[in-house]
Amino acid sequence: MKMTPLVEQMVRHWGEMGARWGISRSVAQVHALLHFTARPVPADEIAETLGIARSNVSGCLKELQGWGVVRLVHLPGDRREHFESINDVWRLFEVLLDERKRREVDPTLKALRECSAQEEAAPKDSPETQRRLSEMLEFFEMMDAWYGEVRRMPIQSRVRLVKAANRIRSWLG
Amino acid sequence: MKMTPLVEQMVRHWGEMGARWGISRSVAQVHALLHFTARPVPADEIAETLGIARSNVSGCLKELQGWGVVRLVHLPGDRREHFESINDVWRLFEVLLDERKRREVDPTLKALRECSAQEEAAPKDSPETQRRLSEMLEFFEMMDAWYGEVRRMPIQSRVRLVKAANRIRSWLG
DNA sequence: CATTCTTTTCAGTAATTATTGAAAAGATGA
DNA sequence: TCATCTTTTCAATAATTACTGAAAAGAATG
Repeated sequence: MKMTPLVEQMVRHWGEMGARWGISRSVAQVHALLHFTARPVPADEIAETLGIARSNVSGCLKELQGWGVVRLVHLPGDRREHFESINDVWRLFEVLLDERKRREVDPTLKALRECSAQEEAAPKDSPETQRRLSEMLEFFEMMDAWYGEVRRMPIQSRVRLVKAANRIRSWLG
Repeated sequence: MKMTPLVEQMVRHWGEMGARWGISRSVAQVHALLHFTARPVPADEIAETLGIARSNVSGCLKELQGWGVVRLVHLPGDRREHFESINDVWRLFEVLLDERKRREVDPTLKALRECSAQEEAAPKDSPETQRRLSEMLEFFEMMDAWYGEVRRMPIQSRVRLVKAANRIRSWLG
């Protein structure tokens, strides 16, 4: 399949960005291809279009399906499995943020809680070290609670929340 | 220098997390050591304590200073440069978020704008592809504007904003 | 300004992570 | 059940990134 210039640019860009997002180049490229092509594509066509190994595509698709941002569809008259990207950009970034929080924030919160409990049971550090630990824990607890709140809002409310940033600003004083 | 169990745990944890944050293990460990030790430490002592090369510590400190989360101080009667972590956790994560936005969001916003302009000048893609491009651009524009708003608030307002999440939830309906 | 202590640079090496391709496993239809 | 098409697994290899250590450069002291 020949990509249009737009799709090609997006594939290239997401591939580069993927590295910075902790997503492998191939996974990011496969996602970009599916998302901007906006129709179901079979795995071998993805491999051919992106010039990467068929087996690699297979792994990328597993990962993207695992995250729930790509789904498998069957097209009548074709034995092969086709794949398409979900078309909701809010849902897409929700998945990415959830994943990041799970990998980056949750383990740290756990570690901070454990350390804090230990320190409380038997203080062994300077007051300033203790203060920094509890400040750090408090920060993570606050962010965790906030994310939980926002996460529970329906998408519509989140859109309003984001769009209303300037109003909130004056409202908070 | 012998680390207390608390500092040791934090150093180990931040080292592991660093990888997921796109920060090298050493940089993250040096930061954890300075932050939780909470007093100025000279580079050679950092190297010895963490068991990493002196030259590596030098590079890590350059990076941390470049981000503004570690600063150089001189202690009377000691020729060596000492380093300490800034003690404001909000400022610390502000720096990390700014850095992430700069590396991950800004280039994508730029690419999306360029693609969008090209497509507008000479449409070459399916209506659905065009729709996905503009939806993606709109999303990034919205987030960019929102981040700018929040970023401009004084820290105090941000704390209130985060703490008021549940109130905002009902306020938005 | 020479000695000594300290920091930085950088080429080489190590460690990690991503990708390939061949072979095995799984599925479909005659 | 066999032949064929498709997907997955996994050991080998490639690419990337992080780290070291020796040597050079820079600073402070007498």
